[in-house]
Amino acid sequence: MGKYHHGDVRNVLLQKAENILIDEGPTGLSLRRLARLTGVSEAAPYRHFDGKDGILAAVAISAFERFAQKLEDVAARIDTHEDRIMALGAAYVGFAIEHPQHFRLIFGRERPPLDQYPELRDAADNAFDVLQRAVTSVDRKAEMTLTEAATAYNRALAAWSRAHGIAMLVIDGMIAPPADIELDDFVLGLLAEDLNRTDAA
Amino acid sequence: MGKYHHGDVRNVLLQKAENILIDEGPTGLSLRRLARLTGVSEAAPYRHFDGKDGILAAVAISAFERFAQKLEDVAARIDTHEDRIMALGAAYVGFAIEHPQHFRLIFGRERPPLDQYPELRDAADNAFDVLQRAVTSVDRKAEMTLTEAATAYNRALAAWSRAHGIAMLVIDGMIAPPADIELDDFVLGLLAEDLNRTDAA
DNA sequence: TTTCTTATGTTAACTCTGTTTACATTATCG
DNA sequence: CGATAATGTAAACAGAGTTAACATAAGAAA
Repeated sequence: MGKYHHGDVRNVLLQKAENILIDEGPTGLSLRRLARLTGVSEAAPYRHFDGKDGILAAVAISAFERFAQKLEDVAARIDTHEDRIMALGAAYVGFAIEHPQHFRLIFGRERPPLDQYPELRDAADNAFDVLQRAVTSVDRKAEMTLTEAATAYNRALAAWSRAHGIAMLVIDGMIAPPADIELDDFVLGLLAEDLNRTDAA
Repeated sequence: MGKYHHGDVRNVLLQKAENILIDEGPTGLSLRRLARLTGVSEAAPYRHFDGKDGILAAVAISAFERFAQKLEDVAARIDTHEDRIMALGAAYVGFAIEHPQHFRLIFGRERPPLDQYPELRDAADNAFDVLQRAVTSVDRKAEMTLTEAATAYNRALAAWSRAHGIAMLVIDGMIAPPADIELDDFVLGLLAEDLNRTDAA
C-alpha cells in the first residue's frame, strides 16, 4: 500500500511547522516530530527543505512578507509624515503582539543566516525597505538641508528603536498596561511620549 | 589515580560555561562538552547544577548582578532627574553592547523560568527595582499630582523601551552608526532624540 | 510503448544532546 | 572508629539533526 506522492507534503509540513512554531517556538520544533505528525517518514522533510534551518527560513520568509504587507498597508493609508510614523509604530508593535513567535523568528538569533538563504535575505531587505521608505518619505518634499535630513533619519531610527523596544518588552511580559488601560492605548501612549512634552528639561 | 574531589568543580564549570556562552550562546553550550572540557565525567555537572537550566540560571544571576551594579553606580553618580534617565539609558545600552550574550540571556526566552529559580527571580527583581527606583526618584520630591505621577511613569517606560530597542537592534546588527560617528555618540543621539525637538508636530 | 532520469519516499545508521540510574569513592561528623 | 552525606563515575535511555543506501513513483525521451 504505497502512499508515495500523496501530493502536498511540502505544504503540509510547512503548515504544521508553523503551527508548532506558534505554540512552542523554534526550539520546540523538531523535524522528527513534525514528520511523525505529518504521517511521513522521519527523513522525508529533508527532501523538501534544507534541514531545520530550511524550514525555519521558509516560515521566516512568509513572516517577513506578512510583516511588510502590514506596514505597507498602513503607510499607504496615512498622509502626514508624523502620523505615518506613529501609525507604523503601532502596526510594528501590533504585529509583534499578534504574532510574537514570528516576530521573534525574524528578529532573533534563531533566524537562519541570511547569507545562506537568498530568498530570506530578499524578504528581509524588502521589509526594511518598506519601513525606511515610509519613514523617510517626508511631506515637504526634498526641501531639506543635509543636517535636516540627518536629523530626520536619526528621528526615524529613534522611533524604530522605541517601537522595537516596546514590542520586545511587551511580548516578553516585562511591561504591561495598567489594569484600566487597553493594550492598544497603552502602546500608543508609549509611542507618542515624545509628542506630549510640555516642560523644559 | 582517583582524582576525586579536585576541589572546585562547580566554579570551574561555571567559568567555562560562561566563556562558552559568550562565544556561542545558550544553544552552543552543551553540558557534555562542558564536562569533557573541564576534564570531568559527563554526569558530573548534575552534581553541582540542576541540569542545563541550572547552569544558565547561575550565569544569569551573575549577569543580573553585574547589570544592576552598573545601573546603580550610574544612578548614584547623577543628580538631576533628566540626566539620570539619560545616563541610565546609556548604561543600559552599554551593558548590552559590552555583554550581548548576557543581555540576551537575561531578557530572552532562553532564560530559565524565574519561578523555578528563586535566586534568579530575586536577582531579576533587584535589577528592575534599581532601574525603577532610579527612574522614579524625581527631584521635586513628592510634589506631584496623580496625573503627573502617571505621566512620569509613562515617560520612564518610554525611555526604557527606547533603550531596550536600541540595545536589541544594535547587538543584532540591524542598526549601526554612520561611518563618521562613534558608537557611544550614536547611542546617545538616539536616546536624546526626545529632548532636541524644536518644531511642532 | 519502453526506457532512462529525476523526484520523492523509506529504513537504518551515525553522532550528538540532556538526563537518570546504579554504583564507587571520598570527606565529614557523630 | 564508623555512619552518612557529598561527590565522582560509567552505562544506559530517549530524543534530536543529519546522511547514506536503497526503493518506488512520475515524467521525459527514445
